[in-house]
Amino acid sequence: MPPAARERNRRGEGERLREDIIEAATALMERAGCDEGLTLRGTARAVGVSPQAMYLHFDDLTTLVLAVLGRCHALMSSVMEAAAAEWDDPVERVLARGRAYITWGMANPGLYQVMYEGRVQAVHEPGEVPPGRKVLWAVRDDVTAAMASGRIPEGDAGLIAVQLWALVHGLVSLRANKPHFPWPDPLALADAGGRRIMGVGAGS
Amino acid sequence: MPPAARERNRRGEGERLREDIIEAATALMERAGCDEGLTLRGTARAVGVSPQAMYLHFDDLTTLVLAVLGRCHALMSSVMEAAAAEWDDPVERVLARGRAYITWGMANPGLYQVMYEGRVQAVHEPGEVPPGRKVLWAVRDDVTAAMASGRIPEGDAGLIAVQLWALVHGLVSLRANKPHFPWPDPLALADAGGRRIMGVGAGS
DNA sequence: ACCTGAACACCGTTCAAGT
DNA sequence: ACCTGAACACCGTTCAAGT
Repeated sequence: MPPAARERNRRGEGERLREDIIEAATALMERAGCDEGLTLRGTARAVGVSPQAMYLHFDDLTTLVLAVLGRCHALMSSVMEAAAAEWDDPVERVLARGRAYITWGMANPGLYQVMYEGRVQAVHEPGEVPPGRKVLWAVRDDVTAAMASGRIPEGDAGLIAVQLWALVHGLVSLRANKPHFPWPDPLALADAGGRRIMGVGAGS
Repeated sequence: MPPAARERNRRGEGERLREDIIEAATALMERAGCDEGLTLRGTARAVGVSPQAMYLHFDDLTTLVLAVLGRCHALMSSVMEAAAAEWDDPVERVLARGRAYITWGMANPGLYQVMYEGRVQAVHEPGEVPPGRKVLWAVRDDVTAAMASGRIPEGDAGLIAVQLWALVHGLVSLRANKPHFPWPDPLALADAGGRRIMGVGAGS
């Protein structure tokens, strides 16, 4: 098919092309299911512009991927925090975040793969705290609160938060990459595993 | 550099080229750290043969990757079972397999990525049980034995085995893909998480 | 039986040029 | 200020041919 020609932007409208590029790249990345799916030339075709025009807004393919990833991480984190906000009990807040993590990852397997399994690494300023880190800290704080109230046994809340992260990432990642395995319901699995890691119901 | 020319094989020595190709492909896959690192042409150059010669032994790039993956899965599984064989206690056998899994994954990040995060899916005959599945079953059986002896609380051993798999895969995968995060010792993390998931030390 | 030369359609990226 | 034409060195894959 001939590339849908795009009418030339006027002065000051260069920003619009940048937005269009990010949007098209996100769609391509999600559809293809991996960073392999995202090509500079393919994105240019989708936007209706020459491959070289990409370099007016992005230094290279990596920079474009980073722009897409920034949006994804912010979005995913906000979804997780929104899920946590519906509960008062710190244990339920932690489990709700885990379910939101898995739900988002399963709904966006292509983007998730680039976010958590791709070679493009998000780079942050020295003082900047990435959104994912904030969520991890929130989990750690909720675990600490649950310990303080005697809801779960004492332990190292930071280590538990990392174990919970590994569990949910492991479930999303394995499910996506080993589709032939007879997976049990990942949400139930994450809830059960999360409770076990936190020690919910373990004899005090 | 000029491709190191390889002397032509005699009749019946075509098998040797096949072996050389798989070996070179494994090295390239490990060095590059991802399937992206493995190119048909690059492997051909490393072996000292023309790109077209690859098609004498492999239908396409995917088939070559599958040949490498078959060896990797068999090797990793045998390492895990060897680690388990050093213990009598079923709980310790499970934890030993987890440590072996993580140790292998961290020692071979490039191969691990292709095995568990790549788009190339290993295909098995209807009746064939892949080596990784056998290890998972062995874990499930050890968990069952630990329950039967009262070492850990009762529960669904199959679900616990999957949770343990997700935990160790999650640790290896996240560690490889988020190198900027201040990771605690993954072996200690896997041991602690594994004990919690199995309910070791939980009040009976 | 074993392997290569030449070609095709892709890719990221660069440089000079056009409006 | 905004964008493209033409080119370079890569890639997987195919087809016809060489020893």
